[in-house]
Parts: sequence; C-alpha cells; structure tokens
Amino acid sequence: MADKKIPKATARRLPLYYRYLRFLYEAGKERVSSAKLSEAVKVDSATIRRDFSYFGALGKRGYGYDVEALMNFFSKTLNQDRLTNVALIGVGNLGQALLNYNFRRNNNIRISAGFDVKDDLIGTIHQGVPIYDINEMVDQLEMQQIDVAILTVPSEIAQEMADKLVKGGVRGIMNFTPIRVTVPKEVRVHNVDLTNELQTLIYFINYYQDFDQKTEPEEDDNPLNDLFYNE
Amino acid sequence: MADKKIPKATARRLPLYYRYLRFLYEAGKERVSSAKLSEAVKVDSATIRRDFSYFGALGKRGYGYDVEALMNFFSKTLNQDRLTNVALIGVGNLGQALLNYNFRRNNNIRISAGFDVKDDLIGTIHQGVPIYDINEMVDQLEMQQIDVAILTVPSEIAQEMADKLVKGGVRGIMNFTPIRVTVPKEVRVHNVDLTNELQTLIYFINYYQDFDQKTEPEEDDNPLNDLFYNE
DNA sequence: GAATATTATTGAAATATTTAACAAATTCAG
DNA sequence: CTGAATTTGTTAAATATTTCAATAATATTC
Repeated sequence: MADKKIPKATARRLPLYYRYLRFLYEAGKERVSSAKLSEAVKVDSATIRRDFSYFGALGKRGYGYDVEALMNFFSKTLNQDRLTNVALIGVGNLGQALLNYNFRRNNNIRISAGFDVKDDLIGTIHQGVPIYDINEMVDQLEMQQIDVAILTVPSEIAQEMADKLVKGGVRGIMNFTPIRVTVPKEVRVHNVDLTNELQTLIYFINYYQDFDQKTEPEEDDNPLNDLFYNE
Repeated sequence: MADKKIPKATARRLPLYYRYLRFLYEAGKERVSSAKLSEAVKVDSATIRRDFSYFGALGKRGYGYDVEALMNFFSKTLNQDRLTNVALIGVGNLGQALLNYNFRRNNNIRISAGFDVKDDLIGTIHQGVPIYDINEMVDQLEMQQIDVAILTVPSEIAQEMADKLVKGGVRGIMNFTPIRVTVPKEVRVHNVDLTNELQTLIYFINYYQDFDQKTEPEEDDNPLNDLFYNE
C-alpha cells in the first residue's frame, strides 16, 4: 500500500482532517467542502484539496466531499481500523498523565504496557495498564508485538532506552526527552520537546511582527528587533 | 542582519542549539564546530551554519564557534536572560504533569499561576503555584502581566478560554487541546496535539520506508511537532 | 433541461527550506 | 614564517511545500 509519495507535510495533517471528519459524521453531516474544512482545521483550502488529491479523486466537483466515505478512507489510511498497541517507557509524572490521557477513547490507539525501574510501580496496574520492570522490556515488546513506544524517561537514560526499544523491534518512538536519540534509519523518531515549544513560542511573540498591524519594533539594543516574519 | 527575516524553520531550531550549547558550556567545552553540533542535534551542519548566518557572523573560519559567546547570544535571543511567567489553564492530569515538569529548572520559564473551575483546586498551591478560579483569569492575567499561557482544558471550552486569554492580554498560547482555536492574528498559537502526533507516527512507520530523521515538527513538532503554528 | 453556481482536480508559479560547494579566513604544525 | 588543514560564511542549486489559476464536472435553480 505504500505506493505513492505523500509529502511529509501532508502526512502530518491527515490526523487533523480525520478528527474533524469524525466530528462532522457524528454531527450527522453528509457532505463538506474544502472551504468548510479549512475553517475548522485552519489550513488553507487549496492545501487541503492538494493534500486530498495525492490520494486520488476523493471528492465530487460541484458537491464537495462525502463525509462518511472520506472519514472511512482516512480511517484506513491512518490504520484506525485496527488497534495499535503502544508501550510507555517511564511512568513518572508525564508518563502517568499520558496514561490518563487515554488515547483510546477516540482512537484506536492504546497504551498497553508500561515500563519503569521503580519497585513500587513494577507489578502494579495504572489505568488498566500493567507496569513491567524495564529489564523485561525487550522480551515484552517482542512478545506483545508492540512497535510504537512513548519515551518519557530522564534524559540520562534516553539513548539507552532507545537502544532497548530498537532491540525489542519497535519501529516508531515518540520521544518526550530533549535528547535527540540515535537509531537505525528504519526506525522513526518524533520528538516532542515541551521546553523547546515554549521557548519557540516566546521567541515568536517577541520578534514576530504582523505587517498588517503596522507595528514598529521596539527600540532597544537587541540586534534582532528589526527582524520580521512573514506568515 | 538588519532587515533580514529569520525563517520559521530556523526559529524552531534555536532552542535546540541553545540547549546543547549550555550542555557544552557546563561540560567545560570552549569551542564547537557546526559538524560536532550537527551530530548532537541531528540537524545537517550546512543547515546549522545557514541558520547561524541569519544572525550575522557568529563563528570564526578555521576555528568554529565560541561556546560561551554563542550560548550567551542565544540566551538573549531566546529571552532566557529574563524570567518569563506562564499561566496554566486547566489543572487536570496533563496540567498537573506540566506543573511537575518544571520548565524552570533549566530555563528561565516558570508557570506562575494556574486556573481551574474545580472548587477543590481553587485556592490551593500545587508545586508552589497558586491555583485561581477561572473567573478571575482575565484580571489575574492582566495584573500579573502574563503573556504566555498553556491551555490544557477540555475541548468543549477551549475556544471560550482562548477568548478569555486574549482578553487578558496573552500573546502566545501553547494549545494542548485538539481544537484549532480562533484568535486575533497578533496572538500566536502553537498546537501540541498528542493524539495527532501518535497517529502521524503510526502512519509514517506503516507507509514510509525511508526515514529522514533530520526534519521534524512539530511541528512538530511539531511536535507535536506538528508544531504547528497559526500560520 | 438549459443556465448558473459550486467546487474538485491539476498544472504551473511562487515560497520556503535544505543541501551542496567552495572561496576566504584562520589555526596549527613544524 | 610557510604551507597544509580546518571550518566558517555564503552563493547557488536542489527539494519541498504552498498557493494560484484555468478547467472540468456536478449540482441546483428556474
């Protein structure tokens, strides 16, 4: 099925489309146009149409897109038609929050195993998810055929854990640590770096000026105060 | 450097560079090359040099970059030389995890106020952070001069809370809800959508063979990469 | 059923970003 | 002091992504 070349930027928007289509479906809507979709997901309608067109002709001219059909198409495309089990490595604060987050509720994704080093966690069940000793990780990953993991461990052991994950056959890692781990090229890592995100946001609000607002940058000794960003 | 624009992609990498420079500084390193940096942050060295060059000539040919000087430069650039107070809207599971996350430890960012609707939370202090009634939000935001907020509320009230944040003068919102909120264009929103991230990751491991780990998010980035900007 | 309005599809143009290549500057060894 | 080795800064080329514009198909209206 991995035949066509879908741009990565497009791939990243698919879940967004899927989610809104489900919302429309549940609201009883039968059709939707790229313009309407654009409003909800805040992506230019031309981009949406272009994105969809990579998958073939999904809509009807003069009509728009059939909500149910499109939803089902994306469901398959995003593997939402079968359950994906995910491992949680590191059951600390963030890890436990993610357990509670419950991806399952609206998606066919669930955290099915947790791993930690702490004795008081090992052997317990959190939110219905059993927590194993990290030493059993490679075996359990193989046995349970898990191929996606969420990494929420201290930075110091991030690489070591990534190595174990690879050994256990994991093909995708959602990395919440600030460390850029090294893995074989067939393993995919998505970094979610909360501190980075905040810093970038702060940078943007301080140095981005909206041309439409015609605001002048403040005068100070920072060499960057005359930088502008174009949206 | 004057009247040059910093590409958004570059801006998103700045925190990454900054973090590693601090690591090098603490490890006592005095100089670093773009090649060495590249290895750690997993960004092509040409891209790194290109990124730096937007800010002027920060290095020396044949030598590399002075760790301390560069670190200090980025510290200023990223506003790390002064404390940024951030509000947390919604002190649920994820919100509490973020309180514990403690951005402060390694960065000049701290959550200084929390807001919630729950009576048993209002008036309490979590991780040293006072939790206020959401009804006081607009006033408190103004009074405390907070201009960045983290939004971790149920989807149903995401837009309503965003409106309040705007009213309270907030200029940057890190949005953990799956809703794409509508705000005036001078307010910046970074979306961190955990379910999206997982779905995209799953899509990638199923449909892409060739993983080029160099480009991210948000993104994700972004992460959440979908990191993902209200552009 | 013809006329008009909608709206997807598609090729092309415009932007944005990454990568490659190399001259210029500097270090370093001897 | 000289030449070889490094490594940046920068121009240009290559990729990737978004947006535009022309066209074609379908629906809706009268």
